[in-house]
Amino acid sequence: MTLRILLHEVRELVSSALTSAGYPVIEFDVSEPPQHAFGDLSCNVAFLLSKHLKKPPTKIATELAEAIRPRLQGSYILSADPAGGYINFRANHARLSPATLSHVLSNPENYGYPNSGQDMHIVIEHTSINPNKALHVGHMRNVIIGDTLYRIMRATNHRTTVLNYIDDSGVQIADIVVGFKFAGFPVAPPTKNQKFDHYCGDEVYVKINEIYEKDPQVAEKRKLVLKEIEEGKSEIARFAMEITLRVLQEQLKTCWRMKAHYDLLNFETHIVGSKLWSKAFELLKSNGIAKYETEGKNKGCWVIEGKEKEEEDKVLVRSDGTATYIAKDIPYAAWKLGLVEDPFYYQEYTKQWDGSTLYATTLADGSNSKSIGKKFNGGQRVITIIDSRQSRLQRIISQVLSKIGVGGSHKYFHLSYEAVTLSSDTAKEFGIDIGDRQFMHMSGRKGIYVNADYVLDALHTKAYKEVKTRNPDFSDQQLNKIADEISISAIRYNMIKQDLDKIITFDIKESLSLEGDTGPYLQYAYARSQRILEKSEQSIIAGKTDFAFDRLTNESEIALIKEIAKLDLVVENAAKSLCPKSLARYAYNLAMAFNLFYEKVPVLREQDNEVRMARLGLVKAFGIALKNTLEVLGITALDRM
RNA sequence: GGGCUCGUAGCUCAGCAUGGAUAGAGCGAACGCCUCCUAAGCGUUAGGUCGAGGGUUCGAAUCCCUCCGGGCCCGCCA
Repeated sequence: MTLRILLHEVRELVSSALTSAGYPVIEFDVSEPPQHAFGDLSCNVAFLLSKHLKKPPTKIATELAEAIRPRLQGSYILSADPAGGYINFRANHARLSPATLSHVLSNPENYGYPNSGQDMHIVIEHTSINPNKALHVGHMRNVIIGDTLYRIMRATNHRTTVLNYIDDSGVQIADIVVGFKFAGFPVAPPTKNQKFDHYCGDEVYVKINEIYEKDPQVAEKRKLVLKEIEEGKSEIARFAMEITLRVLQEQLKTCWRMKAHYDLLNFETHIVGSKLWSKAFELLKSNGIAKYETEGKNKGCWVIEGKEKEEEDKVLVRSDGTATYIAKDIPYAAWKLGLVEDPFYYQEYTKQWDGSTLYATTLADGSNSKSIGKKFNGGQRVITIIDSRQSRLQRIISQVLSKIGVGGSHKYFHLSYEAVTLSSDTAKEFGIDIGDRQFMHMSGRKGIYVNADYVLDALHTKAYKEVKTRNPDFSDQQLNKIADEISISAIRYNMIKQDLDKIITFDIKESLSLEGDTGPYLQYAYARSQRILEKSEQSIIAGKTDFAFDRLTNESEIALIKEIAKLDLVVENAAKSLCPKSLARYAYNLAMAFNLFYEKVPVLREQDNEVRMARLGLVKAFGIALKNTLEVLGITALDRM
């Protein structure tokens, strides 16, 4: 029994009342009213009808409520009352609460995870960071949005494949190779214990860009290196690949720290080498999408025509016959959707933090090839998580794919999100005064950004201290483990809680907060609930699913139960609307409902045995609901903190 | 110039898809609450012409139009 069933019941009641009262059956809304005093659920159908029928909504609501009342017998609804045009419903909590909580307690593993995905295959791409630097806070947003989405899809029983695109032949790689080969940077970081990705990004990449400005001769080397990388045979190319893989390994460590999961690494050189492009190009030509220009500024090029006059044509193939970057994106997207024959072989790349195997594309038909029986592409839905600067390009790709036929723009979806910028105070730490402005964009080239590992470390340090003051008896190992989980929860929640199309103004100090609307707040509510259970008659409640839940009549108890009952609807909606934020909001509301209950209602000190047991059952059910919610957010529920 | 996007309390943001009852949180500020299940908590107070104007509607933060302000994108670079 969850809110879903209650909503369905109210809808049925209203629908049948419409028929019996002689009204047309129209679409209407059933939702929670803004105030507790108005009841548990409320229906706006009378307003909608009054528009059609020119009849006062209050009158319609009264008639409908009268038609509904005789049907309430045996339902979970206690009363239906007209109020200012609404029909307000009161639930029979004495029946509803036991049904809800028993259901939760009997399904601790999968409560709240609906089957709405029906095993549909979803391909998600996220992270895809140039392998020449460490992750900064902007990349964290991408990783966390992507991984949360993957978890949402998994929780709604989708088949999921998570891709991470590795641009191993781009200019940014060439830049650091130039640094090592032509500007004298040692390949080993001079600072001890410095992660290789930090060294490449913070030192080599920033400094080589400074050198370019002063010395155009070094800048010239970049073209040479890029060419060698593309051709793939030379010593430089081998060296570039070695550097790429070393940086990638360090980047993955940071992603794994945040508990991100991947299934496959797609290397750009493999896409280029696979000749996928020529197949996709044929497809574009035969579908009339690619056009050869015989005059104008793009004379001699193959282009995709822009929409009407709004957009410029996009060049696909230059007049010298070489393909532009979009010639990598289009075939890759087509591969994701399964529109072209899969040219790749796959090999095990490494084991991940969660014990799963991460695969990588390869072009070599070795023993580890297709025999592994994995199919990574051919998603019924493909979601690509890239920041909003790429919206225009992603739209072109989406349009092109939908014209190829099998696709349709709804199948290829660009999940766009806004930038992470630095707050005025944080910019000051880089010695930059931004004046009246609210924020400042980060710059990898100039070294103005906050590294992901730095944030995680700072959070860890702070959390460690906090946990230690509360639990002085814990071992160092325990403290570190808990501090890890708290730091992950703080950053994951922080990056997910606000709308995707809102710029995050990252402030170091603020991001270190562990209070209020934060991840640790959620974990804290959980820890409190587990402590109650720990101190209770555990042997009696273990495995028990039926308590005298009808004895839970306190306002904060009812509110908590109602919140618990929403989970599966929230998860389903988050999947349907690709909205990870809604899950974070829910988690916060759920934790808040528990904290309120915790303040108002004693559990262990309750004298009435039956009531105390029922409350313990409620606390346990809450724990299950919150733990399952946190799991989808990638946050670990802690027993102690 | 064109396209996309944001604008709600001092600050950071929910609410807008599907219009509805007194616009909600957190941070910050002031003041309270641990002889009682973890105070990473809870409460009280202060703080709002929902960017501006117009329109649609019985009803607009929510839908439409115009304007203002911030941001991003518009290369035979990737």
